[in-house]
Amino acid sequence: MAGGLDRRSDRPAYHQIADQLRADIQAGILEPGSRVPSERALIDDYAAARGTVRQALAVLRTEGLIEIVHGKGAFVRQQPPIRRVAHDRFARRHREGGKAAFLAEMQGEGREPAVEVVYVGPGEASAEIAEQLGIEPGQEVLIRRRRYFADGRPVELATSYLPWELTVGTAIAEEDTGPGGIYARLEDLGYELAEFSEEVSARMPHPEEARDLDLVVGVPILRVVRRAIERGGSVVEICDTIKAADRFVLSYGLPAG
Amino acid sequence: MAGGLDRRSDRPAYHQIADQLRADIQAGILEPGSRVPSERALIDDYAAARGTVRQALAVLRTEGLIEIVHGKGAFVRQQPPIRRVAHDRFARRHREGGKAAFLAEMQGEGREPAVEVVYVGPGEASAEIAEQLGIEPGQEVLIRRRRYFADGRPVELATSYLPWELTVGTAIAEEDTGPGGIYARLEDLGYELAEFSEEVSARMPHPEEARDLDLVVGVPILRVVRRAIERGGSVVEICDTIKAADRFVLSYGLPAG
DNA sequence: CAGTGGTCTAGACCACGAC
DNA sequence: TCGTGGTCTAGACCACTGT
Repeated sequence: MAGGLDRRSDRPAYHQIADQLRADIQAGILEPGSRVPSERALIDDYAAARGTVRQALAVLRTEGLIEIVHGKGAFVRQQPPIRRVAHDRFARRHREGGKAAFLAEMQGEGREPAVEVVYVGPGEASAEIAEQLGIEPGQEVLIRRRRYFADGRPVELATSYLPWELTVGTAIAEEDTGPGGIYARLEDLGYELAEFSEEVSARMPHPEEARDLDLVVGVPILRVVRRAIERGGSVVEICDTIKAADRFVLSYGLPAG
Repeated sequence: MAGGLDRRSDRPAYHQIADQLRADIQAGILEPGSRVPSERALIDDYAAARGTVRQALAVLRTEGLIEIVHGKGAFVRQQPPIRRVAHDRFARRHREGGKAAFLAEMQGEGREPAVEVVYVGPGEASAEIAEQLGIEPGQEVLIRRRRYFADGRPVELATSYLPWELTVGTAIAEEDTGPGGIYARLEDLGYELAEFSEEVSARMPHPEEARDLDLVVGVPILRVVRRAIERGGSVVEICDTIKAADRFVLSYGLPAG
């Protein structure tokens, strides 16, 4: 691959190797999905030690440009199909169709959605959760943890928190919450949902998150914390979600007036 | 540090070392800002080769837990103060105060904002930009690139694209766009802004982005692409921003009705 | 089996920061 | 100057993937 190191340069050898491979990727010489030269090939091309070429590959991996698979090789990362998340995804008309937001959205894109309910039951409210729900810290809340899949691959982890007394004896505390999901059930109970607010941030995943979402190294996560606010102004649910950042774009509208 | 490796374990030595350090960080034994034991100390503690302990530290660095500084050591990452970005940040009343969104928001938090104008001038519309602005690909657009600072540290890179004929001869094509920024100027020109839409995603930074934002390894970026839509429904500006993910939380409101 | 990457060692020399 | 991390080498053995 026209390899060549300038050993007198200040730029470390591993950076020079990474630079040349990165240029090949960005120029399309190495196409998405294609194999990057093997470590041994790079060792020969650049007359470098194995540790040096591995360091170069590690750079490209943490940049998210390549994915390395044991026993097979390193490959230029495909940009996986992205799910665009619309800003009206919690509008009532979607619920009235009887579908929870995630299912409706995935099916609208022709994907096969699935939900794994990890835990439904009581838990203790952390200080942060309690404050937002307007209850005392340590008080009991209903916790719903689930993992969402699209076409068989995990894409999102979600944990919801609701005041305990609000959910006791209702379908919200069941595994299957029925058509329209918990927001439909909350409205059945007379809590008219007025508004949702979301806080979006990004960071690198914790090891467990990387495992649960089947993330390759170099993919950050989007964290979205949503609060559901009923007409009286009180928060009836908080949903903390972790999304694989290489699989989502979130859309929002903002007021101008 | 109570170090101990199980050499018979399937878990690689470097993971075991990383696990123990991570646990110490999460338990607060290693406090934010404090120094992680030096490589040589870890070599002695664990009776491991230097490459092995360096691999362990690299794991924690890509997880965003530690920051390594040449000549000084490795340190537990402080969670830097986060700027919360409100969802009404483009409301007209802020502009009428004569301040551009970024300046108003930073000053509201008691921070010292600064803007570096990197480039203002003509450019060619990419296919994607052209389509959104409703013009032909390759047509001329006004490009405004700038870098935003808070308290002297870079926090955000932004590039705006506007139709060329809309801006020619106006303050929008100048370095200093005057009070209220380009949105105020657009309204002066008779384009009443009706709505903004934003698309949010996250990824690892490109090397130049990491340099321009002074990012430590292991910090992703938030990409926000905003479209400014005037009352007639046409898009008058696209603003592509890259924000350091460890310095921002974005807030949005969503309709429920 | 051969070829790939994963882990680990032991050592060398260099560059940066603090004293 | 000394202690820190940064780079690089040469080699070993292991684990996974495909033929």
